[in-house]
Amino acid sequence: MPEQNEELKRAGLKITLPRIKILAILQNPNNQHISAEDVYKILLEQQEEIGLATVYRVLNQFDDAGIVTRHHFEGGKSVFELSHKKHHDHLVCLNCGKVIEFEDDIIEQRQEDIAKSHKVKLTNHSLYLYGECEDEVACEAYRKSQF
Amino acid sequence: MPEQNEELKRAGLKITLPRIKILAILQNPNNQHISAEDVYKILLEQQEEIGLATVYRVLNQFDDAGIVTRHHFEGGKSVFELSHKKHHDHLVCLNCGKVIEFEDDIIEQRQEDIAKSHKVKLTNHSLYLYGECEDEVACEAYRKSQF
DNA sequence: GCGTTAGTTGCAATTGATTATTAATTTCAC
DNA sequence: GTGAAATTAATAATCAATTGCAACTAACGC
Ligand SMILES: [Mn+2]
Ligand SMILES: [Mn+2]
Ligand SMILES: [Zn+2]
Ligand SMILES: [Zn+2]
Repeated sequence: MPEQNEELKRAGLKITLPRIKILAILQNPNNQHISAEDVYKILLEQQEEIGLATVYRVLNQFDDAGIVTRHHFEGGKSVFELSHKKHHDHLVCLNCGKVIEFEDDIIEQRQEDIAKSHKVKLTNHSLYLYGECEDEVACEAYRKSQF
Repeated sequence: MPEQNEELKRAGLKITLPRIKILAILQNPNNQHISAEDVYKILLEQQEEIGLATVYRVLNQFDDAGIVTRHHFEGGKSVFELSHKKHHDHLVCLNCGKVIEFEDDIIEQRQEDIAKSHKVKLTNHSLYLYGECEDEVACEAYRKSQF
């Protein structure tokens, strides 16, 4: 009856070892914005016998259930994050990979206005800012810490 | 000496038939925001014997040369557009696929401010708004026109 | 507890988009 | 015109992601 299990239950998903393990990985603060491949790598490190296909399947189910949100950062592969937080956008350093979350009411409002002015009902949006840390030392340190 | 050839020349690319044909397709106003696959389809219709791999290769060269800009709309595949216009962002109807270009100085400025406040030097960004045309009749008509 | 069954998993094969390889062809400066 | 260098077509390879399927198992009622 740990609360993770409640979360799975609410989503109509059976409580299985792969789902518990994957959810735990997503809940680790070090693993916000993580790719399916990287979830799989962590499972391997943990000696869990869980296939990559299962990781993709479970992440899709979590996405459908609203447990995670999928993002498409520059670089081809999807990354996932727990979606319990409120909406935010992302600023990514292209050197070290650090992801900074932000939220800006002015931008959000302008987006609504723009859609409305073009007679479109806005359903969602994606905004990613890319750049480089001004503090090169910290940037390099962070990059290395991500081995 | 047509001006398309000048464009290729400026980019340091030799004037070849595939590049001329592909550039011509991109210059057709009907083909803004076109995928590699769709460029290839048009070439097939034109009876050109140009391989899909060449289309990808040439589009990448055009991107490197700054002749085109690559976008990642929702749906996995890259789309390309001539980059002679000034910067703009995109509003896409998820029903009919229509792409509306817009530009908003307020959003652009906020993005700069946000990056700066997080001590990041902004290099680029991607902003896509997704929604549905309010005018359902026009939307459906447009969808059909894209067969 | 125990059986039923719908849901789940692992594995291998598959897809769809894109890139790499290589041998043949083409461009273009001389 | 010639030849070196760039480019191409064709094909194989890669990469992320998905799917088919037979074997397993969590959940529910008895
Ligand atoms: Mn986030
Ligand atoms: Mn555009
Ligand atoms: Zn950095
Ligand atoms: Zn529409």
